[in-house]
Amino acid sequence: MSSARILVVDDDPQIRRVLRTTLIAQGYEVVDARNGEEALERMRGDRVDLLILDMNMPGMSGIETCRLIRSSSDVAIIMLTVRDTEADKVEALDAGADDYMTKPFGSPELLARIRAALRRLPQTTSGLQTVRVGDMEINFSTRRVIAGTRQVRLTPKEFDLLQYLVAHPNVPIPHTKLLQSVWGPDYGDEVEYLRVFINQLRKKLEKNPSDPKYLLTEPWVGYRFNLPQ
Amino acid sequence: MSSARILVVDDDPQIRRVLRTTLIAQGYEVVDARNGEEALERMRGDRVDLLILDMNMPGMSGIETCRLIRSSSDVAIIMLTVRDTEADKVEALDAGADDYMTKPFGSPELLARIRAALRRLPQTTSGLQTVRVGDMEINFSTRRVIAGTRQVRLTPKEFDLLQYLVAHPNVPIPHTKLLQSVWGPDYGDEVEYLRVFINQLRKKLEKNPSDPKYLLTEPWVGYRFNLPQ
DNA sequence: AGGAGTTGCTAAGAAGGCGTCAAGCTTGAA
DNA sequence: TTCAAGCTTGACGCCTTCTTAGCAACTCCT
Repeated sequence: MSSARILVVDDDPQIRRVLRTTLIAQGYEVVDARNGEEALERMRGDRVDLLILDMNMPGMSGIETCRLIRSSSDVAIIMLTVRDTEADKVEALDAGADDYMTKPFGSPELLARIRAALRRLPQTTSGLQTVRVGDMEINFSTRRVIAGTRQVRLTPKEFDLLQYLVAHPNVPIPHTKLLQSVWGPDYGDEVEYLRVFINQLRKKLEKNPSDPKYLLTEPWVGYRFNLPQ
Repeated sequence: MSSARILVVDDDPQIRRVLRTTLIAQGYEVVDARNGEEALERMRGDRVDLLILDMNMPGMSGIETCRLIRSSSDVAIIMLTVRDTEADKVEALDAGADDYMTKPFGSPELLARIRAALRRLPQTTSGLQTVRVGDMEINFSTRRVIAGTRQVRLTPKEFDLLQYLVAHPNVPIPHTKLLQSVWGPDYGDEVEYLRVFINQLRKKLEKNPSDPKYLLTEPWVGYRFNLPQ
């Protein structure tokens, strides 16, 4: 399960560096941009769950950037500024920002505001909920998978197994590891379970179950989820 | 579409009065409470879209109140305090508040933060008096439902359950979430309740209770309210 | 080539989720 | 105090899912 992606937008390289290390230490994925134009570009390319946006930047202002992004996205936005006037705050919030912080600020507060903002994200936009893999779309909240064009309903164990494999793509996972992760720490020898369930998953997910594209056998080791580049 | 309802919780009658007039002037509906206990009671009775919650109150603290309400509701919460320490802010935000303001504050900023918080609310809950779904008409203020041609009387729990499901249409709601939202934060394992009440709702609302159109089971997950189209 | 171990596949029995009903219990109004 | 409405609890049957067993196909080793 991947973590939230945060886009940091600030023209000051030192602030970008500090934020990056702070956020990565918390387990977030971090992308950054030096100005509004770069930010828009990043938004088009990558999935982004939250934006930390400096108000005062050369070129397109933070407010403009915010308004533009908000007009086409539900991403969470926290604005930063050195100025602490009420008019600024009102302007930022009305431009679509979810929150507003004045520099300097302590990282505990920033992190708390980030947690609060991410909590509010609609489930559909937050990248935590669905993952696209090849021609499959895996939805973690409904525990359903769209394989090719059709909806597939997986049983709890089937889904847990798939989820674990997808979380570690292109790496052979030993039988024991899979069993312990999906069935619990007391399991590890019951390789029969894996044979049955991998078989079911292939029948439900693979176009040609006898020549699997994703759920590959690693003989004498375990199974591997193949993520085509 | 009626306006948003805001619940103001503060022990200081003067602050309640000031907030009330400010908010009403903006076209919001205002309810108030003097302490955490009263707030919980109001939340049970009325629809509330946003909570303005003082941190420092006699009896149950603002933080406790916030945590309790958040555990069973998606309402927007803005916390107020006279203290401006970082620890306080972090505590408030992690207790489930969406935003935090230190007194004294100007009303433009408060209003901007209210607009920002309301913008984030799921559209369905904010302000709708009645919802028409297929051949059903659900009235949230009278707590009555018209299914087909006839008035249906729902019990309090039945209505609460329906209301929560309708407020999150087309999304599977886990058993635990439903139980905590309808029965309270101490519930979560009592899946039998759901079986019984969903069954009752289907008998009262669905044309063909054994082949439901609206109240669908999401096997191994929970239930989903199906809003056609 | 033959045996031992591994994997793919199928199907039957066991376990558990869900729908349904009805009887006890609680609570508040008369 | 009594009564009725509504909530809680238990029982039962149906159905899905998990576990288990069996066999064929295959690989590795001698």
